[in-house]
Amino acid sequence: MTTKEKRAAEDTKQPPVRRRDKERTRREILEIAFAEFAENGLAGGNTDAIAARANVTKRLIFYYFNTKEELFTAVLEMAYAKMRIAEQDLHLEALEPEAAIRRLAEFTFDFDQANPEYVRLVTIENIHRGRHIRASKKLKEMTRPIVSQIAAVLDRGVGAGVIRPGIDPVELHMSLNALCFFSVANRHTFEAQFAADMSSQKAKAQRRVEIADLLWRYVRNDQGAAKSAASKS
Amino acid sequence: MTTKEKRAAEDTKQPPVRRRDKERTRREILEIAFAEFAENGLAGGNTDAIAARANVTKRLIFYYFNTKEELFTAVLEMAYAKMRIAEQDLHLEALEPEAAIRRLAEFTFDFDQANPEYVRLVTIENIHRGRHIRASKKLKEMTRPIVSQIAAVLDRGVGAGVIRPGIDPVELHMSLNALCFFSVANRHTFEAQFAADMSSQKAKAQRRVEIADLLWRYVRNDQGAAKSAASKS
DNA sequence: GATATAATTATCCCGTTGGATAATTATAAT
DNA sequence: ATTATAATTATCCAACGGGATAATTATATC
Repeated sequence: MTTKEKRAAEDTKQPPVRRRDKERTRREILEIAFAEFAENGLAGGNTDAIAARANVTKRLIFYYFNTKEELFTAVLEMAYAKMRIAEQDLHLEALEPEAAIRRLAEFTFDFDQANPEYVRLVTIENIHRGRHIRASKKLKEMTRPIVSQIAAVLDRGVGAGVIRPGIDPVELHMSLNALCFFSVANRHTFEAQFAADMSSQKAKAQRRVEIADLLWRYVRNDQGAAKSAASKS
Repeated sequence: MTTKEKRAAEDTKQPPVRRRDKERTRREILEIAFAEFAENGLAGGNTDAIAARANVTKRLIFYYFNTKEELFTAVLEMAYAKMRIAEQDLHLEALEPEAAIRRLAEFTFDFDQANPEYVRLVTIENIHRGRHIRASKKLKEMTRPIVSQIAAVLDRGVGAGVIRPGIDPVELHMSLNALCFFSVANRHTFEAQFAADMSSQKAKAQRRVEIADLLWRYVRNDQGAAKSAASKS
């Protein structure tokens, strides 16, 4: 019976369910640590809690990651890698310039909304003045192809005469990120101060198009006859 | 000699230099606590350190503020009050709509740049999901007249036909804050990822006009002949 | 089946830190 | 001057938490 179940489980996964699995253990610790740090920050993040939630002894954390700081760095590396992968689903090449810009804006907005823990983690790293991201060789080598994607869209748009020349893709990316990031990161204080709604589905949907609009109005060429689709409520 | 100096000191301040001064002690603790929390966060902020830097016994902190959390809340209240006061120097009434919008943008940008500790504190409060700002009666009652100032500018601009109708002043304030806040709050990770410069005087000056531009392009009326001064490098 | 290796556990440790207890003393009111 | 009040200090404490030591055991290799 027990043996039967065991065998069944073993059949599912090719390498028989090993109690000792370096990769799996590492990954599970990382996953839990991500949640823990995103929730409570670096100082607030508790290694005892991580160990408990990951079903490992605390010692294992230090066995694999040496110190809490290094664990945090590893978490950051994982988070950024995931984001990088997500950005690859973003295909702007096939779209008209305006559609591409709007797609870009909505994609970024959706990503931040869907991954508040990521937003929190980045925020926390900034509180620490980016010292982990700066110290991580892996993170420094990790390129973010999204900027070249943006650059390509801008170039195409300028060529077609619908986007004005001289826009720096990094600056554009920064503006977009600022707008989307803020909607998640600063939600609580902003809502409290201005009795604004940034949490309901309706408010988010509105904000989403608002940001796309903002971005498009910023890049579009208004010299001569700018035939734009930017009209809404 | 000593008496002389003492007397001199007493002459300077009307109420003779009191060793026991409720108000002064409270204020000094708050000031140091502000720096400490902005630097190290709520969990990372150390009451021993605050006591030492403020030249008081730790007990005094709890005597006046009961708990660390309440001290943090008091710090928040002070910070927001200061910001509110700063906003009163912003006189948009006398300016043409476009000038007013640009002034607003630059003022906000400058404030965040000049007060990174404030930016950090707000960030930290958001990491804690705004639970202190929400719990503070004082903060809930503290209005932020800046929104009505913005609303007034928008109204005037719409009346003059230079600003398009339908813009929500709170949304505009949010967008502007997002852009300015990000430039300070997310500087470290953004610089690390995109090898961008957000710290040099030159980069800041550029970003400042860029944001003003962005905002103006967003609100200006482009129906009919929009005579705008929005041209730059 | 014996052995070596490395993944994992059980336990302990000690510096840190919010906060509590109780004594002290400057100041204002009488 | 005396007294009452309240601001301030001196000490202590117990829980927490990062990390270290050493023992254990599953697994791969021979």
